Amino acid sequence: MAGFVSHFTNRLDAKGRVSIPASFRQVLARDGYEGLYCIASPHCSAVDAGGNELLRELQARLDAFSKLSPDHDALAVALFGASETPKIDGDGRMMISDMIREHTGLSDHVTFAGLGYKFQIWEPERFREHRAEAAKRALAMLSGQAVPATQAGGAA
Amino acid sequence: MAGFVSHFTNRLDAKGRVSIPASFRQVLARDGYEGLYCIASPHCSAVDAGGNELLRELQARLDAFSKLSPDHDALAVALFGASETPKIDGDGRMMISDMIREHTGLSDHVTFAGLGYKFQIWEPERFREHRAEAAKRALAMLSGQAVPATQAGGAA
DNA sequence: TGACCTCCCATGAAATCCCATGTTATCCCA
DNA sequence: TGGGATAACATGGGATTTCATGGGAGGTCA
Repeated sequence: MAGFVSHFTNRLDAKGRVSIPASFRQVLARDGYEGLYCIASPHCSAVDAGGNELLRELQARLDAFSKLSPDHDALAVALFGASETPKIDGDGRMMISDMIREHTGLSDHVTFAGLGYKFQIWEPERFREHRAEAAKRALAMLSGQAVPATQAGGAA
Repeated sequence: MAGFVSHFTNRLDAKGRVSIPASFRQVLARDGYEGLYCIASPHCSAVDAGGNELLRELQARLDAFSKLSPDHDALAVALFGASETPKIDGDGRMMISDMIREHTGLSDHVTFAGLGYKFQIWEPERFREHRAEAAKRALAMLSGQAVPATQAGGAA
């Protein structure tokens, strides 16, 4: 399977659960990670989610610093402090925590967007805007004009 | 499992006990260490805690110096002198010692922050400030340093 | 004897498990 | 190729378990 592809919007139920799209669950199962690794994206109001492959990427960044050093601690707090590992229940659903709710601003519907090696959790309307913006940028990039990334808040 | 991840704030009861977050207890159990190893952090007002993996890191520090050397002794005193090994009771709680109380400044609530191979014990308000600071630093660190070999935009 | 620590049980809230249902996509056979 | 049978999936809700927390009883050490 080609990683996390396409996007889906599911309903958040009264207990705070959402179904993870079946195709995403298959990718996770294949990756071998039981459960889910989630981390608030520093660039946008989405939460990155995935399995071992996402975890490996973060780990690689941490490994650049010596353990017990202040730098390592700071980075670890920033990364793991903004992370969670929700369980996936027998029906393929996850709980939406307060952290996810606050960071994404979502309320009753959740959009899952595949990014290949990981996927993102969005509030549906914000995702629509984000996607439109990303499409513009992609077009510019593909036609050769690089669009400089805005470092802070903006849609990327 | 991904080590100690996320952060939790629990209440300190009248007897000076706090529940260690269940997910942290699972990591400790998996690590095979009975109880907990705690050491005052030298660079912030938190206490580092963990099991064998943390202990191994500290040991590695010591091993850099020849035993019998004054440096080794000095480091050993500094490390082990600032350490404790609290027990974990049948309900997954630990006692907060005076050393922890004084070093962290905590009173009635305790924040546990995961850092992967270890976790930290904080006074909740101080942790919030520390985390905000760490997030800023992390952004600078990640954008400044070359990130080792994860194919950023591409692979599926 | 009194302060302190362990071990044990009670409780309410929240998370998890398990089963039911409607809807949509997929399959199979004429 | 049409259309009914079947399977997959998202969703709802009740039952059960886990978890954090409070407090009591017995033990120990000075």
